[in-house]
Amino acid sequence: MISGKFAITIHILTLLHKFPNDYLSSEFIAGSINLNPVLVRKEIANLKAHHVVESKEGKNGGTKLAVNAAELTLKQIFEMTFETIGLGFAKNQPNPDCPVGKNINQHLEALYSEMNQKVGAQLEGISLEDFSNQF
Amino acid sequence: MISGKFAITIHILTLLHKFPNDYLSSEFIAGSINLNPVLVRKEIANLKAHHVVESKEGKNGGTKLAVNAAELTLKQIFEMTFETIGLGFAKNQPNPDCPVGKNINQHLEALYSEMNQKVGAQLEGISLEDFSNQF
DNA sequence: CAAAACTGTAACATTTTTTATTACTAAATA
DNA sequence: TATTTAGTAATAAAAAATGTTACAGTTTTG
Repeated sequence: MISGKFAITIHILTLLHKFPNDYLSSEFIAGSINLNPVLVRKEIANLKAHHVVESKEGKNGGTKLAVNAAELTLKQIFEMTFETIGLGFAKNQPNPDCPVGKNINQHLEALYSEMNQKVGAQLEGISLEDFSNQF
Repeated sequence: MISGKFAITIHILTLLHKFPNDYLSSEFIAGSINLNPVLVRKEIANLKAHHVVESKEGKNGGTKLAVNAAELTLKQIFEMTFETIGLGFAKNQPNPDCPVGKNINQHLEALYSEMNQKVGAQLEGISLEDFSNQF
C-alpha cells in the first residue's frame, strides 16, 4: 500500500476542482505534488475506475473531474484508496497454541473496525468541495 | 515507525495481565507474538520508560505489569507507542508556488488531528483489563 | 500526413523502512 | 561459578514504497 495514497489522491482531486474547465496533465499535477508523473497517472487510473474523473489522451489531454465535488465525500475518497484506519498488526502470524496469540488479531480487527466507523462518520460529513474551498 | 508497534505492545501487555504473578521472559513473549526477542525487549524498554512495567534482570528475570490494568487505557497505550491515526502525507514536499501544494499538508494535518480526537475518545473508554478479559 | 503532446502500462531500479540477527555486557539466582 | 536473563548496539536482510525508463497508443495541430 502506498502510504501517501489518500494524500496524493485528495491533492489530485483538489487541483481538478480548482480548475474545473481544464484537462490537467499528469505532469502539471505531479509538479504540484512533487511526485513522479507515472505515480500520478496510477492514482488517476484508480479514480477513473471509480468513475470520479475522466481522462483524455493525446495532445492537450489530461484529466478532469467527472462528478459534482459537493456530492463526493472524503469518506468515498478514503474508501477508493483502499486504506483503512488502524494501528497495525504484528507482521508474523502469532502463536496459535497461545490463547492470546490465537485471538489477538481478531480482537484488534474488531477494535480497528470500530475506529473506522468513527472516522468514517467524520469523513462522511466533508465533501471534496468543502475541503477544496479551504484553500 | 514500526507498523505493528501498537499491536505488539498490546500483545505484550495482555500477556503480562494474564500472568500477573510471573516475570515473563522476552523469549516467552516473543514466542507468543512470533517475533524476535530483541524487538520485544525494545518495546518493553519503551513501556518501562513509561513506568507501566517493571523488569528484573538475571536468571528467572523478566517483565511484569507495574500498574493496575483497570486504570490503564488503550488511549494511554496508543500514546506510548507514538503512533497516530491518519492517512499519510505525500513523501516529498509539495510545490510551495502552488496554492494547493503550499497548504495541503496543513489541511491534512487538521483533518487527521480531528481523527485522532475521535479515535482517542474511543480508546479512552477501554482499559487494558477490558481488552484482556475478552480472551 | 507528420510531428508533438499526451495517457496507459509494464518492467526495472533505487531508496527507505521494517524486521531480524548477532554479539556482547551486566545482573541475578541457584 | 555456571546459567539465565535483560539491555543495547551494530549490522544484515527483507519488504515496501517510490522513482525511472521505455514505449505503444491517442488526439490535436500544422
